[in-house]
Amino acid sequence: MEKKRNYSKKREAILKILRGTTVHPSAEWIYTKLKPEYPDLSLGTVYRNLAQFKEEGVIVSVGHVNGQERFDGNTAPHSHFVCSECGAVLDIPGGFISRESKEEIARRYGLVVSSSEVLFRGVCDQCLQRHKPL
Amino acid sequence: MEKKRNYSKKREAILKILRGTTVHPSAEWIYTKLKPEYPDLSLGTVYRNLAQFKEEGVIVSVGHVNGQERFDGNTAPHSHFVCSECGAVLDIPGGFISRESKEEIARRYGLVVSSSEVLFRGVCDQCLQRHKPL
DNA sequence: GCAAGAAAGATAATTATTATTATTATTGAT
DNA sequence: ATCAATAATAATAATAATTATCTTTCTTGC
Repeated sequence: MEKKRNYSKKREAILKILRGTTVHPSAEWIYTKLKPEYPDLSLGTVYRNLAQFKEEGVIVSVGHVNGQERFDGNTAPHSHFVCSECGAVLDIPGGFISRESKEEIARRYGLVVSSSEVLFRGVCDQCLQRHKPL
Repeated sequence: MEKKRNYSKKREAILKILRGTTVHPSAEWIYTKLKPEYPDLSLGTVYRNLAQFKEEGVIVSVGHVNGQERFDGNTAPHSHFVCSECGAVLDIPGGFISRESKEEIARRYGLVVSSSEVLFRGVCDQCLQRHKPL
């Protein structure tokens, strides 16, 4: 009987779930989502791997919502919308900031711009629905 | 001998310091900055007032840097640059996102956009200097 | 001046995140 | 295959930022 290999399986699972979802999850969300399939998963592993992925640039942070950091496995240029009511983070196509703008800023202020992000805030469609039920 | 009034003096001081600085301070920064002049100031008061100001929309959050939330007393439309090395937050003039873009997004996705913000990341001029000393 | 309400101080409690330590898995050489 | 060295993980303790609580102190209107 062959012993099931375990090594880095979890690491891969964390990355896979980040790439397969559009909810821009928190560490805890990933943990509870993965826990059933990996009963011996620990929250520290999720945090540790998220930190590494972020460091390596394979995932990106979307910022904090309700006190916890949210991540995005999609590193292609796009923007985000945060619902101030339910905390949902939605993708908005379009980077909005041109390379020229970034270069201009870098030149003018004598600094190096490595990335830019655009964040919209407001109330999402679902929360709007909920307000006017009929 | 007249008793020094104390009431809301601190609240005003917190707002004043937020409006008078360009460092986009954290709660702790404000606290240590104000402590000498207000020796009986407590950190809780800073947090409480920041939360209120944010709620009222008189200040705005710039997001978390190195684990702590940073605030901006300038609510006029402009953008920010965060140095990933020293954590400095700099103002960048320009809102970058037009009203039309926001309306377009609101229409297309059926949501309400109340604000937008642009964040640049990179290395600031001072940190660049430090790298090549001569 | 005094009662009612608001703000603040002090401190305890939460909560997200990070560090530590012991265990287990993996790899590569023998 | 075995064994030493390395790396990842689980479990848990520790930090650090933020929030809540509770008592005291101001303030305001009568």
